[in-house]
Amino acid sequence: MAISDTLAKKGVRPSAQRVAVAEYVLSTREHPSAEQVFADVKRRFPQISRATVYNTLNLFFEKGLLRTLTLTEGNVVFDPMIERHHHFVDEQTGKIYDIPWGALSVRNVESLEGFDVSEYQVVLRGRSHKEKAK
Amino acid sequence: MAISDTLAKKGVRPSAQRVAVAEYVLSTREHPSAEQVFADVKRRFPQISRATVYNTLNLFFEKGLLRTLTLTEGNVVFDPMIERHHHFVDEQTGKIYDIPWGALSVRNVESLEGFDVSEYQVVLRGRSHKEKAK
DNA sequence: GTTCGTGCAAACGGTTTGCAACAAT
DNA sequence: ATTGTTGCAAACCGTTTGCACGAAC
Repeated sequence: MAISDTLAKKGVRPSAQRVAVAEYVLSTREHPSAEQVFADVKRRFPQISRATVYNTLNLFFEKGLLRTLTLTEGNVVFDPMIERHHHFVDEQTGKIYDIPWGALSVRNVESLEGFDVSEYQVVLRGRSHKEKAK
Repeated sequence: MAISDTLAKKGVRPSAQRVAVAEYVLSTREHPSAEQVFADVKRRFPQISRATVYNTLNLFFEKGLLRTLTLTEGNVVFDPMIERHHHFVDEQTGKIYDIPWGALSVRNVESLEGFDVSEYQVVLRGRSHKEKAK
């Protein structure tokens, strides 16, 4: 499906700028910050402004196209709304890795008293030995 | 043990301001923001400055007296370094609840390939039915 | 008397907002 | 014509920093 259709389906009018942002941020596995999104999009779309990128990211968030994560000290990053997954944060580099949902299992979530859980994830920290950041 | 001894033991000189901050933030279960700490301490210690509160919180963090959490949209809060626990975030109110470590169990953490996990926690979101905020 | 801690105000950085021009319907 | 979108620059807000004064050793 074309990106512009994905946007339209969520009630977002697919302007050229929004498509350019979407092309990057809805498919990446990089967990980019707003600034990184701006930098990437600007390469292909030099006249885009920072405000538009911020507004667009907020719009995508409101429309449920992406999530925001703040796993490290005040650094907000964006995560496309793909399947559920956990996160691992490399404490040296700050790099965030996706952990497949099935790699871990959490027991007793449904038996928590007084809490109606709509979603959850495990956040792990430590050192990664993977060379390639993904 | 007196608060000033706790501080001294961690290599923090127990000035009056630091003790005032510590009294609140090392014993609370409120997950306060820096601003909340400032407001609370200022009630008992009106001449304290914002800068001192921020510096003190950072110092406590460096010395391992407390943790920082950023579970909701760019709101950094402080959590005393007590036993391990998980966190539940009420999506309506933003309020953070501690979940006892033993209430959940996570399996297969040690079998993650390429990751050396030093700590982890489950972050849950949803609605809380508890009336009293803790 | 040298080091450490405090308070003030200014600086900072990431994000949001007001506004005027422009495009789409 | 009305409504939505963009770009710019200014405003904003939480946090950090530079500096001078005062306290502790």
